[in-house]
Amino acid sequence: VVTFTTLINGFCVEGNLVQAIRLLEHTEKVGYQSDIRTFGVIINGLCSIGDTTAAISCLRKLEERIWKANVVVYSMIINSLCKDGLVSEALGLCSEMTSKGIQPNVVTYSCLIQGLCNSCRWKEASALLNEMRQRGVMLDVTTFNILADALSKEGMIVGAKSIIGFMIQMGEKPDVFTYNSLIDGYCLQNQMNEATKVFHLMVSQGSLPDMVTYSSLIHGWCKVRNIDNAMHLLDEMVSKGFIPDVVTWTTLIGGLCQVGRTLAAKELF
RNA sequence: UGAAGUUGGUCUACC
Repeated sequence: VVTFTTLINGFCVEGNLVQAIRLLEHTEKVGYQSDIRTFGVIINGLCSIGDTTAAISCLRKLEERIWKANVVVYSMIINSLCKDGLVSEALGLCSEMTSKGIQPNVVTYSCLIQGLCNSCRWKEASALLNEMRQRGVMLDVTTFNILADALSKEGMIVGAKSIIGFMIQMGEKPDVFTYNSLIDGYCLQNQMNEATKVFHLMVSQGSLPDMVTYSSLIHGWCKVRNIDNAMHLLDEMVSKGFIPDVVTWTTLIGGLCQVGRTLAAKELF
């Protein structure tokens, strides 16, 4: 079953659900009993190709057929609904699982909180944070990162920073996601000096900047029409061994065009 | 030995 599940997951990762399901049927035909994890990879595959409806019917079949769904499959679907903007449906599924005796965990809550933040349903998001606390579900790095990112995107950098302070108090170390969200938040506000400070801070704290860090900063500098600093960062990332990707290039080419340096843009192209 | 959550650009469509 483990071998088959691994193979089925391979097809799912490729987005080849037809092969994945064919292999699931084959698995059962040759006498192996697929289990909850096997269904998990199929449900996850359906979610990642954007077919949440099919994922839900898969969950229903699973509930009829086998023992019991678990928190992982519910969380996958809850996440997918949130990504589709169907946050109320996701909350409904969360109540449903709870009433079936399946307790939401930190992943479930994190998906819902992110969905609520993305829909600007702040009050409900903070209600869920309270619920987590009451039920003794600890926030982890990802939950903190979701909050810091949501606040940064809303321009509430002060709030994002206090979340980061709180996560440190709680013994979670900010990581490259945390710093990248904060940097992007400053870039959105055109506060490039502050963004640069965070860049230096992350280095001093031992988080290595990655492609996203550089691309965000390059985008920020282009936005304030300081192409020289953007180009400087391009050189720096290349010297650190990063290969700029299509995001980096489109950002820079767009930036050069905006300031009228179309020849230089063409050269980069 | 197998399944779930967090960060960057552009363009297009709709409102």
